[in-house]
Amino acid sequence: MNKPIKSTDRGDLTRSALIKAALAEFADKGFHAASTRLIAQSAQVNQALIGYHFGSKEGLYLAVFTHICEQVQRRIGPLADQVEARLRLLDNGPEAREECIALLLRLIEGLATMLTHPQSDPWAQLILHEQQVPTQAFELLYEGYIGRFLHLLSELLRHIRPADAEEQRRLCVATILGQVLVFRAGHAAMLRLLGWEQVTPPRLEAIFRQVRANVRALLNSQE
Amino acid sequence: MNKPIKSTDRGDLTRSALIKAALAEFADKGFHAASTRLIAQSAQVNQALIGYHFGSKEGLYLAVFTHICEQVQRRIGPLADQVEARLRLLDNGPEAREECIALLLRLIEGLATMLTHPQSDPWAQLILHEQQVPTQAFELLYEGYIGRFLHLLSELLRHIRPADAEEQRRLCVATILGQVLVFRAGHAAMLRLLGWEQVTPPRLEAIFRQVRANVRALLNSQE
DNA sequence: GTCTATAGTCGGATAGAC
DNA sequence: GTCTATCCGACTATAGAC
Repeated sequence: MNKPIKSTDRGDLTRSALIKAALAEFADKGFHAASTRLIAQSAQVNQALIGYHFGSKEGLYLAVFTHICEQVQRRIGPLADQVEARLRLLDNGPEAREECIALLLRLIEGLATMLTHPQSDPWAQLILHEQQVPTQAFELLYEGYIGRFLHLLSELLRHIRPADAEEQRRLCVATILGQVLVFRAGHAAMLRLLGWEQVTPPRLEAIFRQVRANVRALLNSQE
Repeated sequence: MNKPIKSTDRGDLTRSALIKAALAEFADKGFHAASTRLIAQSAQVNQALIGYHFGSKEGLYLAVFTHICEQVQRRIGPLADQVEARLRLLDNGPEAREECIALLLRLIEGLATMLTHPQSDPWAQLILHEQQVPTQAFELLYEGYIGRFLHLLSELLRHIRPADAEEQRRLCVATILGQVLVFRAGHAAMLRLLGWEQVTPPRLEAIFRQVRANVRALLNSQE
């Protein structure tokens, strides 16, 4: 009756503690090498509870990806909602085109912010692995937010470059995405190239400037 | 005396068989989860020989990265040599600038060809992991070819955009690199976005066209 | 929902014969 | 340089008490 909406039952606490600990452990060592013993110990929870709550180690692995999707949605979800809403109202006029470019840049900058944030370290490790060797977890990611994000970028490009072929627009999405993804996928090499120890806010702003200039240049180039 | 230059001693055969098998196994499961028993079995070699030839599992892991560096050098080394030789002779004239752009595009296309080739599947897995959690193996990679490649691109950009600040040029290198790296780092997502099952030669050519157009546009943009 | 205890399996390393 | 045999530690999953 008076049960609060945000449930804090013991079981839920156990589940979330296990997911949080599992995220770090899976990211650090990979699925096979991660130890359910250490995960349970790190979560200060009994090891047998993994079987009870998630069925198996694999069930826990998938739960971690669902958690990642929730966290990512919390960060870029509202922005994606705005973009979707604007897209439904826009016509193809020249000022609409400018707005689409601005929206695309905001999405890309939101992504860059997320990718360079230390909190995404463990996420990146898991997601990059799924990109190379997709399992069921990749489906969770794609359904969860990757597909939506790519679709939004493609739709924006449809307004920005209506004359291009569909495949060309998608290749354009890929190359724009790559310009920020590189700071995650090639993390160690980029830090060394730039002589950085980490990505600070002013450095992130420098990345923004470069990407903005690049994207505007390539979107406005003639075929 | 008559010993051939290309040694095919039993020991060398054992070493290379182990490295080849270990590459696949480490890439597939990660360092911790890979099994020396399975590696030895796959190489049709006794498991105890890993300890004899490489000291330990970790020694074998590092040997795999040395092998990756050799293979990559075999593919882009000659091209890198050419670029280095030309760089030493170039002045800063306008036709030198055009040549530098052409050389940069050739390097990037060589990289894209390598990254989209199925043979680089296991390499990519290992290298991407080292980017996120660098170990001693990352040093091998950076000394082996990554550093040289990044340096070449930076030098080319110095000729192409001499007015830019050094950091800006390096950010530019990063974003250009990202445009091809994305097809490896975001492999599964890109294939789905493009509706491809794999990257065939004509599709690789389409990627080239997109990247060429992008790079020319952003290199020629005014600040 | 939580816990202890354990069964059953597989891991890396290595000693010592050849 | 190669092999067999083995030590010993770590792992997941689960049965069963509370």
